[in-house]
Amino acid sequence: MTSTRPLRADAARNRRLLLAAAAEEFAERGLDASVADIARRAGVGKGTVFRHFATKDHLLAAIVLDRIDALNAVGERLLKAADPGAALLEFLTVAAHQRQQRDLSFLQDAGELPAEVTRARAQMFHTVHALVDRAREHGVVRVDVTGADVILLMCAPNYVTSYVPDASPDLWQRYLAIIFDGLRPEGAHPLPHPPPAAP
Amino acid sequence: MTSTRPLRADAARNRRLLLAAAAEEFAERGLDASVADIARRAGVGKGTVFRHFATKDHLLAAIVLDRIDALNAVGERLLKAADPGAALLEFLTVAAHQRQQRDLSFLQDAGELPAEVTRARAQMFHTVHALVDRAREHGVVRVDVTGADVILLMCAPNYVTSYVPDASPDLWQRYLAIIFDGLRPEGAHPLPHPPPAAP
DNA sequence: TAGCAAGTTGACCGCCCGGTCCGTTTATCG
DNA sequence: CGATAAACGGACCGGGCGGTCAACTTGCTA
Repeated sequence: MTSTRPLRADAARNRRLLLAAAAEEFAERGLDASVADIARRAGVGKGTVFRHFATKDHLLAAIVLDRIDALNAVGERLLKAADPGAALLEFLTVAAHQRQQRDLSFLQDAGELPAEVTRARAQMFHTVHALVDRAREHGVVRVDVTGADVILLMCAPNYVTSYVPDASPDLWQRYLAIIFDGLRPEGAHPLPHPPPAAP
Repeated sequence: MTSTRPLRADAARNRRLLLAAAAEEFAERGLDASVADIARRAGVGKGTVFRHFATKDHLLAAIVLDRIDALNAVGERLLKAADPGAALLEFLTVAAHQRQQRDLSFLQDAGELPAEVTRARAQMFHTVHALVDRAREHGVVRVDVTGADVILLMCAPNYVTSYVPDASPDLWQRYLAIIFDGLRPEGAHPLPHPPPAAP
């Protein structure tokens, strides 16, 4: 157990400022936003960043962890929703909405993330699998798609809209709808390749 | 007009080696593959890279231009194919297959690309619009999707599979199929957002 | 309010990158 | 061949990055 003595007031404030600034900076400039810029945006010195987060990756991980946890809470709730199809769609909508900006994708890179992130991510994968299974059993998702498929596709709407220079911030909804229609059983054509085992 | 005296034999060979090495390196490491690594892989000095290509971006542009031109040739042919639905699917298949590896996406970044690339890209966009229009008129693509939608979605299969660590090199086919089913009129639900004007 | 640990800071370090430059090598052609 | 311009290569440069550190400031507590 880490015996966490509470943070000093200014330190706690700076930590919050840093997380907010980093989220904005990553959103605008992608993962190679510089630590110096993040510090400037937060109004603190660069050294302060590294007092709170061992490395730039740890800072990123803290942000990502927050988001995954939030998503997990939503998923947990939706598992008990009445309409399994609507529940899955809502989950994907919340996920896309939350990651409205640049990618950050929490699936990614496996650059040896802290164990907490790995665990939260695994939990999210589990939730998605459950949501998909339930939707499939109710016949609102085609029989040949798996949770892994949905996990992979769930980042696509944000990705494709990132190429539109002055896109409406809601454009991703259009592509989520198209992809979701592709997941439905009506008019489904057989898939040419088995699903991945991984996620 | 650039009065192009023919390249010396060794220079021409090195140019080819460089393009090949750069394509592989970009494929493996993404757009931030280093010029030094590319040179090493091609078996030439770093200075030679810049003799052939003014900047790293010009090198990238040369590769991208090749691919877009190849794609345009395919598109041109498919515009005269008998089955418009199969033609569109084949075009997207060729596009995805060619970009099997990492992204490079030719839509992207607008980092002031050379005029040739911009023009070739515009021509490709035009071709896609035509393919989509023809497919829509034949009722194999839903009425509410546009060429711009397909252009955006066409990179998604490669993107999503890039997150699977040891994916089969053909996994993208699965997601192209799902997305393509989403483009079909059968079982289509109305789209929540107008299409983008841009591409 | 005094003392101290906790927190802050920005100069600094080493690294790697894209790009330059010039001494050297080499394909080409009269 | 031998002369010459084209091509080559790698040391070198400036800049920006992630990360460190020691001197300084400040919130907490007794």
